[in-house]
Amino acid sequence: MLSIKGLVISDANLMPVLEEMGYRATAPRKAIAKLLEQKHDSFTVESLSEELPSVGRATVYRTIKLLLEVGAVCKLATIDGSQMYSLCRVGHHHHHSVCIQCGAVEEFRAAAVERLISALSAEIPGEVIDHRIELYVVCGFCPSDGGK
Amino acid sequence: MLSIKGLVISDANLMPVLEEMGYRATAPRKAIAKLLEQKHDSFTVESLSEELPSVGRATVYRTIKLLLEVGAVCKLATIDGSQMYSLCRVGHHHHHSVCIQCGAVEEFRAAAVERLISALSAEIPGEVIDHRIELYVVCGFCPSDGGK
DNA sequence: TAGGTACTGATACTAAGTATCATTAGATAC
DNA sequence: GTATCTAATGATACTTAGTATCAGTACCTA
Repeated sequence: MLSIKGLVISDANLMPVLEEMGYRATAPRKAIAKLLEQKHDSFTVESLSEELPSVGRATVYRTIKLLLEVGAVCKLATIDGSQMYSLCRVGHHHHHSVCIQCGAVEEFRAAAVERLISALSAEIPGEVIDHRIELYVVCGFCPSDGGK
Repeated sequence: MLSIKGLVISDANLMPVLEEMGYRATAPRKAIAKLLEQKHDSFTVESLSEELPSVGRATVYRTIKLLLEVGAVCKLATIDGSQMYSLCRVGHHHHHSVCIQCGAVEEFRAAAVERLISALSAEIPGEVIDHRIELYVVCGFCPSDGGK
């Protein structure tokens, strides 16, 4: 469990979120939720599906799509531009740092980011609606590339 | 032609870039380069391929891949997380603002962005290697959504 | 203008994700 | 506890994005 500048990032509890939205608590969804809650790194839906051979591939995709809509899972871009997913432990607007070696994802919020976006809005033609920021890091548990 | 804080964004000239890298100036590459140079919005390789029926689909993909490697084209994420491409008019490190209505892409550099990244580096566990910032805007030529 | 080879286009393939549809299983009512 | 309605499932086929293969073509240089 990680805290940046006073923000505590708590463990996720996915099934109740889905149930509150009116979705049924089915066995496949519970299995997916349980697996996701243990994950601290980014993943692809395909890899998730392989880890859950008892659940149909289409159901894994459907459930991840639901969790995306509900805001419990985020889609993020890796350094090479491909797509990955990650569990959102904070409910509100945030950004990600992704370890380029192990795929570990941390979420962060920083007032400075939002101030920057406001400042850029003034310089950029048109109205800024949304933004996306990803930091690519070598996390504390991975060796920074000494062989290079 | 656009200028943000004194940085002039010039028109691209793709074929010479490829030739300097030792790639041959073939007819299909010239056709792709010519089409791209006229584009001011983001595009998919598939759409490009449709606009160039005389060029094989594989060749369009191969050429875009080359231009990506050379840095003449960037891959960027749309607001919904899907991938698009855009011509890079500035050679060096920059970010994009993408119009969510017409797909027009503007490039920008801002010292404030790089200062922010440095500041975040200090707060975030691990070593920051790279970053990605995309702004989603409604550009000056599109009506901001009054019907909403 | 001949020749080596980088490049092309057709095709088949992989990977990521969606649509369809008959069947199954949660939730609620009885 | 059982019936029932309907959301959800899984199998399958499909779409979209991108890559691999390979015989044939067309650049470039000598």
